Amino acid sequence: MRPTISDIARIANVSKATVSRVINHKSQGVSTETKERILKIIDELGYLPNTLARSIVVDETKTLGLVIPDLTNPFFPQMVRGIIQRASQEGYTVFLCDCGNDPETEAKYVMSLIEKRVDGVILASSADCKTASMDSLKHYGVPVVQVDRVIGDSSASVAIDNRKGMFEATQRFIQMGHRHIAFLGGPKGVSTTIQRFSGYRDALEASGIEVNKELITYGDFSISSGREMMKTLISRHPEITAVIACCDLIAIGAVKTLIRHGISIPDQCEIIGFDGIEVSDVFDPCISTVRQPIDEMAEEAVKLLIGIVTGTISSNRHIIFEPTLDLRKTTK
Amino acid sequence: MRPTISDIARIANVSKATVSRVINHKSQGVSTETKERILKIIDELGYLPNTLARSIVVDETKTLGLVIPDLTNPFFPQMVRGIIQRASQEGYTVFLCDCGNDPETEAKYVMSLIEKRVDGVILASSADCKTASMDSLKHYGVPVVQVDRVIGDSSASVAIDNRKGMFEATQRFIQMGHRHIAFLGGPKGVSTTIQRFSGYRDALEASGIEVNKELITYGDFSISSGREMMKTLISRHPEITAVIACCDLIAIGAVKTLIRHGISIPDQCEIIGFDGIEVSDVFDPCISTVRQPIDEMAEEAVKLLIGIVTGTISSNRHIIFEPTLDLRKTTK
DNA sequence: GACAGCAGAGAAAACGGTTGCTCATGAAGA
DNA sequence: TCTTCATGAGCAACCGTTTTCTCTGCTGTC
Repeated sequence: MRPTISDIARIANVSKATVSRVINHKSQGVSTETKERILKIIDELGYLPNTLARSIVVDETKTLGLVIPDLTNPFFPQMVRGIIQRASQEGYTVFLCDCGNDPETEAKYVMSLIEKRVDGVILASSADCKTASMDSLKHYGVPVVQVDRVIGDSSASVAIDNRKGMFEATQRFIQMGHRHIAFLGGPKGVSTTIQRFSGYRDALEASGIEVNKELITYGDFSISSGREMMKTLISRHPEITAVIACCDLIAIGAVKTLIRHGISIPDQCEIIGFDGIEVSDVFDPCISTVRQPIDEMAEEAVKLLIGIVTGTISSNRHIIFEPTLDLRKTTK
Repeated sequence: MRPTISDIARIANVSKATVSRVINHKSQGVSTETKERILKIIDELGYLPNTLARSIVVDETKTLGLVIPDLTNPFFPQMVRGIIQRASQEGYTVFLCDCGNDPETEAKYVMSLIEKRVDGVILASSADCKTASMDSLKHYGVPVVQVDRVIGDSSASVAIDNRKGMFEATQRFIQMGHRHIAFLGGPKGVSTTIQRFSGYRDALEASGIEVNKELITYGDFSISSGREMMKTLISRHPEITAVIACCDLIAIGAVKTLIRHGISIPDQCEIIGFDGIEVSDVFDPCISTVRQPIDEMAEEAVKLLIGIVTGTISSNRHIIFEPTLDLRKTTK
């Protein structure tokens, strides 16, 4: 059996209160010698305070929940890594939940996080416009910052300027003379898809180019989806000479399809992805992309959440990062 | 303030004990009508039992720790995903720790997991032969299963037959007539590197081919490392016609270097990686690889750990999976 | 010499649950 | 009618902490 604070107290011939003070570095009111004595015993017995018992009284678990749609998209591991790292620096441990893109699973996970009394949650929702998770979190008063995908504006959030990123990418294509620019979207309802689409649309409209619905498709954030979307699009609309993809994976899938169809990149067709994940560097040809500063965003999300938890930041602050257009081998 | 069990009891005009019985489905000893009444109140108030308080008395947190070296290598996200999914099915939530390949960070993480009273830990250690983490876990009696990388045999483990996988890969090269086969290793001390190397060595020796130290290098499990290792090797030993890489990322890096040197693959040089991660499918050319059944391994690791936690499985069971040689575009 | 003030430490009440034990009640069996 | 027993429910102790309040001496000041 692991020793408890009472054991330490008994052996050191002091009260639990004194031991507690020593443990928590609130040593005012404890003489140096008793302190030393207690520390020695703690060390000898390998005593570890029971954080559960502690949490229950101080009403704080030093634990965060991180809820993401899908670890399979390399964007998220990178984000997760940054978040965990920063959280740990701040003394927090994080529960990771991978929802497999399913909003119901997400809702279940969130409930279990609330039951586990996490101090806060970082959420990249799998849901579209409305989400049971956000309702639960709000109802139980759990601090939350939405990341990447943002639903409503009632919670804090950290995101990229999706519209601007896609606007610039599309604008670039227009400047290069393209007139038939395809849009390969993620899931239709997801906020990132919607915002990125609006950048695409706005750029076209700003140049007086008609938005052709025929060139717009939706799928999900995966290579195979990119493949499929590109396949149907290119067979029906061989006039396409440029492609805006909603993420790098989609772009990779699209490139593969194009190459298979004997279309050379970037000569006959240019393509720009989104995210700037590592695979997009490695893939041949190197994917041109709208890059997100993933690490900084991760860091900022944690700082923001902890700020909210500790009450130093208001709970509806929105942080928007600037995307950078990174042109490589799939553009001229 | 969230309602507590006492609130429910007071409102329902029963004792805490009765409410507790209802919550825990130990309804023998509770009449149907009081049960219904209590459930109704619980529902109306949105009462959620405080799992911390519960854990402290039943001495069980329904929480697992998952410690990995680096989420950046796509092998791990896939593993993590499988583990989280399965754990969740079994009613467990998991703390994820990414150690950034640093054994000291790992040791810290493990200590904090122990403090948080996880029921068990799944560990893919960043360390070489000895690890502070394992010592701590053992000392505090926390059930653990090592996964992927296995140090010592004192704990349960789930792993692939590394030696066999590399033996077969090397054997294949030998059969194809190669005599100058390079070995691109991961970190020198890591168990997977060591075991995979022994497969390579044994295959050579079994065929009476001299093991040439000049063709053996070590680095880490990354694309850039693969690049570097291949670069130095190929400049010194242009006679190399086949390469055994310790993981797919290394293989990808190596392929990139070879292509840059104008060496065609697989015609002038064949290469086989290890793991069978998704990028290796996507990369062009598609990497031939020794495939691990990652999802099954993840599942098995969780089942094993929970078995140990609940006492139905002995704590030193070792599970070894069979690798499959998946030959694609980097081999003839 | 009286007294204020402070440092060091303990007692005990929380925190929100679980659980062993006891007890009252009413039905069944002799 | 009396005993037995099962059922439904409460009491209170306990899990391992923190924290407020109180108490005891001792030091320093006037």
